[in-house]
Amino acid sequence: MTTIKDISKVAGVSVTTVSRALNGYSDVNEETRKKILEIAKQLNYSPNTLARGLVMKKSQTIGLLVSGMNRESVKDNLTFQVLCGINECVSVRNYDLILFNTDSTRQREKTYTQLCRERKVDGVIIQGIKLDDPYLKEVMESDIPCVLVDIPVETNTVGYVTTDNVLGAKKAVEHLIELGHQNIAMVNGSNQAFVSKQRLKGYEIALKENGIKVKRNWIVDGEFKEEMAKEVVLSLLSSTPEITAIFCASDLMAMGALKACQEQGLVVPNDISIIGYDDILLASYVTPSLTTIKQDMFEMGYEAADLLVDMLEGKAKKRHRILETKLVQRESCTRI
Amino acid sequence: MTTIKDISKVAGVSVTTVSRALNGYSDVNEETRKKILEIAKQLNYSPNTLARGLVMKKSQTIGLLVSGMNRESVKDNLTFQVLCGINECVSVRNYDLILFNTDSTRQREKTYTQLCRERKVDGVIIQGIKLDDPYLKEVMESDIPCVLVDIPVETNTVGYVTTDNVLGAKKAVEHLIELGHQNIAMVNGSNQAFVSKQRLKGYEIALKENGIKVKRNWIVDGEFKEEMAKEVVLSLLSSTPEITAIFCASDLMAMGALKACQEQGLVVPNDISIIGYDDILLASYVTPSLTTIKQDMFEMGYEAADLLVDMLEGKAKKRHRILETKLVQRESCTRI
DNA sequence: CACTTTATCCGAAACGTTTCGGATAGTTAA
DNA sequence: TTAACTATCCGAAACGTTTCGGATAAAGTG
Repeated sequence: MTTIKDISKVAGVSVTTVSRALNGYSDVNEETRKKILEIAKQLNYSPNTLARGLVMKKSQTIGLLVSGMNRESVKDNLTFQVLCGINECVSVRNYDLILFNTDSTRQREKTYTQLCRERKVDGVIIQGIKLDDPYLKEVMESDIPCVLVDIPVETNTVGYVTTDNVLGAKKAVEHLIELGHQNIAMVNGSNQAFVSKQRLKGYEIALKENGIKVKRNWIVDGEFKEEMAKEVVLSLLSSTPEITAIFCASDLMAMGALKACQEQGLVVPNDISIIGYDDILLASYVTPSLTTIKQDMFEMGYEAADLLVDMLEGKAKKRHRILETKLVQRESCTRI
Repeated sequence: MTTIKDISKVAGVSVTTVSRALNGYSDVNEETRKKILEIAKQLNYSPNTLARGLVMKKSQTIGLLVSGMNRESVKDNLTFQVLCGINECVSVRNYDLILFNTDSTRQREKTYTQLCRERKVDGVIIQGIKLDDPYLKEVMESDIPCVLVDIPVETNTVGYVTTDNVLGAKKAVEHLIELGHQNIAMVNGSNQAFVSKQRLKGYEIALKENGIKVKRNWIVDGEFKEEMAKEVVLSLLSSTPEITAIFCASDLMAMGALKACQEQGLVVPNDISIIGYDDILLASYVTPSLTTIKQDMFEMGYEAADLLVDMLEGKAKKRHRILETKLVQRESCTRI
């Protein structure tokens, strides 16, 4: 546990000089600097980030608030992909990552601001937060730099990265329409999620632009869960058999819909077309494989981190980034 | 940013008393304690963990070294599951998690000990490290408390959690033997991974105990990759068509094997049986679904964290934990 | 009454950095 | 020659805690 002080003793200079030498200041002689560097290496010195953080009031760490890291969320590893992206960027830009779990009640005892201030994180990335989460309000009022994944809130200190969910949903529904479908239902996710509202909007726009009437009772809530989606689709199918296509706001729900159809003896895509959203790993493995709207969650994470660091270093021109989505055609949709 | 000092001023006591009041020491009057607590709440105080860590020489954080958080590793989310388990336990036991990425060359500039000491982590969990990784040697020599996932190294300060990989592999192969197979090949993973050695051992034991000769050239290396496994199985099949079953050391490789068979016009399981290892999510979604050896990675992570915290708090009786594996029968194996 | 206890409190040092405001000696410009 | 620079260094304060070793006064003990 050698400190700057140890080095200063060996080198016969003050701690000030050691500090300045190590940090590349110009007011230290090249020879002394070399000597100090050598001694530091020899003594196997590594700086104490706690002490440094204490005086500098920053810690080179980014806080990561994730929900959906529980046992159940293993099926769609969107969360993991985002995390990988963040991690990648963060280590490139020389920050460290500290993980907060917002699912745990334990951590819920602390407010958002407390959480951040205690650990002196320089900035925060938030992923998977719901619109009605009290944390969100705090985020907007706080002055801690923050980037939200998939929630478009922008203030002086908070930015976001997202895909254009309206456009994405529109693409999906337009694809169905191009295939000749007119009776298109939608399985949406929890409407406490921002993306749900957006995808619904895209669905409605696509229909309207093509002169198709939106029917309220054809829009059902699958809560982003496979099981739930299966149930609602089951009752949807029995009440309105004229439906020929279903747009699902997530692949997981699309898989639920798939099961519902199979249970009803309908074959996908011949009897009914299903299109999903996300392009999760499973999408290409289920039978029939899912046609879907792909979003690159790894990139989403990467961009989120990149944006945050830009903001921290004062070189962010704008505080949001919008990524592209892409239609991926597989086997679950067909022309009628 | 209220500090303990601010509180002391308002309360008219010394910082010592505030500190001791907040930390529940007995030598402070209940009334003053109450007053202090109230003021603290009112001033919205939260302690500075940096300052605390500096003087206490510990930080209530656990370092997490993971490899396999890159773009490619999205398919098997074993890593993610472990991470979820760790996260869950860690937040229950009131620690925070700091993430180090060992893939990045950036972080590789620092030694393991540097990484840990700089951040003053109390302990470390390491996941996905290879046997020939220089970090591993450092871990064993260092005095930083550490728990390894799936590498059985035990010293005064390091422990591990793993499954019995020999037994797991043995179960798999025995299952094949029970189904009447005698000509059983093995696709192993990189032999720089500890689990590979173990699973190979289990394979050999199972064969020997049943009087079947182990053939060296029936054991091939798929490097834990789907593509690679496909290739080696392809050449295996053409050179030794008498093989009736393949034991793969991971589900991902089993999927590669599956593809290889299909490409050769063999139908699984009728022409050839395939058994995997891990029970990843995809295992139940591929066709035919994979019979495999399940290990509960969430629990693995949870136990790793639990063990580490036990060690940190001096209440670990033993420094290793062994988890169970389970045979999961699906469609990829059949009796001959 | 002269002590020992007990209940409360506090001052100051310590943790390992960074940085502000000089200090010193040699060099340059006028 | 003298004033102004320049290059190089350093002392000390500051960051926000914890904790050791007392200090004070009231209460108990014989």
